[in-house]
Amino acid sequence: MARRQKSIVNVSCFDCHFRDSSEWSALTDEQIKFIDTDKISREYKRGDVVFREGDESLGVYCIKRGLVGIRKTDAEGNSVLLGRLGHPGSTLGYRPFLAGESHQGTAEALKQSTVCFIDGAMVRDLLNANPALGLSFLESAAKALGEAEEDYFQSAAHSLRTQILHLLLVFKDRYGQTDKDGGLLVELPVSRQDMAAMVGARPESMSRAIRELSDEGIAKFSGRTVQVPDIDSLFNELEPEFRI
Amino acid sequence: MARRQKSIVNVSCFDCHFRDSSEWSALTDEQIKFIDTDKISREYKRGDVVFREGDESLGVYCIKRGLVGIRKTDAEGNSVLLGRLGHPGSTLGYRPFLAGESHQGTAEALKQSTVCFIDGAMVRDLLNANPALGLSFLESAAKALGEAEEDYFQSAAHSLRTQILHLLLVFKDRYGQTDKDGGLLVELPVSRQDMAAMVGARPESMSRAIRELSDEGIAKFSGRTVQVPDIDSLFNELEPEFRI
DNA sequence: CGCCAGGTTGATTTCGCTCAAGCAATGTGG
DNA sequence: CCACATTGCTTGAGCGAAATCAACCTGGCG
Repeated sequence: MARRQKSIVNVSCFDCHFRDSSEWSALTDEQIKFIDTDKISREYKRGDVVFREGDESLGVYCIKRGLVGIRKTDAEGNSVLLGRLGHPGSTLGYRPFLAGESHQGTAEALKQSTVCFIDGAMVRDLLNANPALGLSFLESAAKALGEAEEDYFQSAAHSLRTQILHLLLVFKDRYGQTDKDGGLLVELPVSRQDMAAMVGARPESMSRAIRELSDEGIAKFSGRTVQVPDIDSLFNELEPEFRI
Repeated sequence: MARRQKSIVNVSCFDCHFRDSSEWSALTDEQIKFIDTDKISREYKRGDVVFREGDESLGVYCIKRGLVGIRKTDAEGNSVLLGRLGHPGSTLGYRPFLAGESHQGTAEALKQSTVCFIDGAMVRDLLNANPALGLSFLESAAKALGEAEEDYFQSAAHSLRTQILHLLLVFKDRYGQTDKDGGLLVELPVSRQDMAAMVGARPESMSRAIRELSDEGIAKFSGRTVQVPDIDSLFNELEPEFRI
C-alpha cells in the first residue's frame, strides 16, 4: 500500500462527462470548482481496495472510469457483492457518510479504475449551501433503497437460474450489443466468482447453472462473452414475474 | 371499504410523543401546525391495507399507534415482509414518494393502528421551506438502505435458525423484558406466518425451526411469548458473525 | 518450469420447500 | 346453543436445489 502515493493522478471534474447526469448536477460551476481543487483522484488496479468495511466514513467517492463493487465478507470467507455496481458517474460511499455510520462493506475495484475522493467537510458544506444537492442524494438513496428491497425479494423468491438470467439483462443495458444475427452479445464485466457473489451463490453452483444454460442454447457462455441467440426465449422464461 | 369514511379519527400532531424523535423534528411549531390541520388520521384494524403495491404515491404516512408492515406478494401468493416494521413514530411510504415511484409494497396494519396521512404537496412545500427536513429524511433513507443491505447479506449467508435468533434479538429491544430469573421474555408482535414472511421462509419451516429451538431449551415459544432462559447461549450461537 | 488462482466437474449431503393431513381456537349462521 | 366453516399452527413424508467436499484442468506468471 506504499504504492498508494504513486497512484494519485490528475483529472478534472470539468472533464467528467457525468457532471450533468449524476447527483452533483445540482451544483453551480463555482461549487464544482471547489470540489475540483479539493478532491483527490487515484488509480486502482483490479482487486485494489477503495475503502474497507468498518473504516470510518471520511467522505464520498466518484467513479471516473472503471468498475467498483461493494463486497461484504463473513467469518467463513463467503463474500457477497451488494446491490448495483459502481460505474463511471456513480457516487460511492455516500450512504455511510450520510447515515453517520462506518463503511458496511469493502469497496474493491473490479477492473482498472479511476476514482475521486471528496472530503466529508466539503460535502457537508455543499449540502448546507445547496439544498438541491441534498434532495438529489435523497432521491438517489430512495431509489437505491427501492432496488435493495426489490433485490431482496427477488433473491428470496427465485432460483439461481432465474437470477442469472436477470443479471444478464442487467448487464445487457451497459455491456450488451446486437450481433450480426440479431442476437444479443454481452461482455461480462466481472469474473464468474463475482457473478456468483452478486446473486449470493457459490462459484460451483454458478458454473453448473451456466453450463446448463449453455447446453440448452439459451445463453452460450465462453470466457467473458455471452451469446444469446434468441432474446425472446430468455424473456419467456422470466415472464411469469412480469405478469404480476 | 365504505367503512373508510367512518374510520377517520381526530388526533393532534402536538399530542404525538414522537414529534421530537422522528424525521419531522426539524420542523417549526408553525410548520407542524400546517401538517396538523391538513393531515388525515385513520383507524386500521389488523389486516387492513394502508396503501397498496402499484398505487401511485400521494404522500407519506405517520404511525401514531399500532404496527404496520410492508408486504410484497408474488404471483404464486408467497409474501415477504420487507425491512423494519413501522412502529409508532415511524414515517412510512416516504421512499416511493421521494423516488417519484409508485408503491413497491402493500402496507398492512399488523395490529389495530392509528395512521396519519400527509399529502404530497404539503411534504414538497415543507421540503423546500425547510432544507433540514430533507437532510433528516436523507439520513433516514441512508440508514434504511444500510439495514436493507445488511438484511440481504444476512439472508444470503445464514440458516433459517440463525435468522430467527436474529429476529428475536430485534424484537427484544422493543418487546422484551427481563423475567424474574434473569432470563429474557419477549412478547412477539406478529404471527408466526408473519415471522416466516419476515425472514423469507414458509410457515412450516418456521414452525419446525421454532420447535427445534424450544426442544433444545434455547428459546421456548408458547403462543405469542418466548422465554429465553440463557441469553448467553443465544449469543454464543450467533457469535461467529460478531467475531469478524 | 512449477506454481497458483480461476474455473469446471463429480459425489454426497443438507436445508428448506411442497404436498398433505390433522388439530385447536375462533367465529358464524341456523 | 350447537353444527360447521375458517384461520393459525403443527407435524409428517418426500423432494429438489444448492451447498459442501474433493478432484482436476487450464492458462498466466514469477
